[in-house]
Amino acid sequence: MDSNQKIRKQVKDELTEYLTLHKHRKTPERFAILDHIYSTKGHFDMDTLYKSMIDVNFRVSRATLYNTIELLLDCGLVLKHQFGGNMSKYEKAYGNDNHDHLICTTCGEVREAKNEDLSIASQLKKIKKFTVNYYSMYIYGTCSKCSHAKKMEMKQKSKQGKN
Amino acid sequence: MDSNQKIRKQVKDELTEYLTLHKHRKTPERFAILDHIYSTKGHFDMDTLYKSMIDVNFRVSRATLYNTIELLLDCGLVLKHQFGGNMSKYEKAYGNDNHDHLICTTCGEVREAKNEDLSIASQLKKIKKFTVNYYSMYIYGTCSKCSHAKKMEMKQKSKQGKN
DNA sequence: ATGTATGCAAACCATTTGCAATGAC
DNA sequence: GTCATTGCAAATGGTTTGCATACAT
Repeated sequence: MDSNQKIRKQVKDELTEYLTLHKHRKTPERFAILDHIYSTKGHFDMDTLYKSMIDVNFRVSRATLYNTIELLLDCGLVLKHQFGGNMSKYEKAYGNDNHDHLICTTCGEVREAKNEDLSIASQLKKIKKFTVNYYSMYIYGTCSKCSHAKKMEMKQKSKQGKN
Repeated sequence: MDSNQKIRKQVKDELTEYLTLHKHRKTPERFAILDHIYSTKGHFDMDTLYKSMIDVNFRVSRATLYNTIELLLDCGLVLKHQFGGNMSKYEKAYGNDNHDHLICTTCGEVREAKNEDLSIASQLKKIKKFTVNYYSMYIYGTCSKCSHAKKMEMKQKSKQGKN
């Protein structure tokens, strides 16, 4: 709890600094959106974010949400993912452990998996002519639920084939 | 050249097997699209694929292209990427070295980087309750061209600030 | 002959854009 | 007071869908 408070203050300061440096305005919407993102857990999409802000009686337009997310991506406070569905998913950049994403190509569910592979960091350093901001590891496959469902389906089909 | 011929035959056979197994029809379109994909290099998007097939006088509709790509994704012959632009990119799954993707968040350019990190494979084996098909490593950052452009821009801004 | 796959055009929907009104500076 | 930012509504564009036709089986 306490550490979350600390992070929310840190990111607010970082946003302030970024806005000052880039001569952008410090609007209440920008800080409210950032804080809202950092007070919730896990992935979110625009629709979820929009509705959850309305829920706490903070009126924002979708346009502003998109504008602000763009800003937050720019200053590295938020990460964007496109796992394969129709809409983009986002997550906060700080206060998250480094993790891979397990994406089930059947049901679309995204699970996080801890990643303690330190050799990746050393690999990144070897990259030339490119300034690395962050990386994402997407692992595609089938979750246990869907694996099971597929097996059942195949059994059905092979039965029909015998008729 | 020769190895490419071999791969094209292999993937054709694999598609045939897949279609038979799943009781789908072996239409000329499906084989033509697969072969077309495997006779070109690097990433492609739907529009590029569509136009390049028209160019070689093979008439397909966009709808069929989308249907077929879905099929090829299903049987693992093609990989799909959403790097952050508006449209999805694809690449063939076989005959490509294992590589990471360096994505410039400024200009959107995607560069491939060789990846010989064998520890990743052993990491994947540790994942429970999930059947891994493939993985993609996306490394976001700024390419040297855009880094340079940004520096220039910052200089401009700080000059203006002094007026 | 049967029903799946194709092609076309219309529909969809997340995201972007244009513009008037607001408010940070 | 000025001009960036907001909010609304309309536009955009990649992708999906509905349906008549073609063709693999």
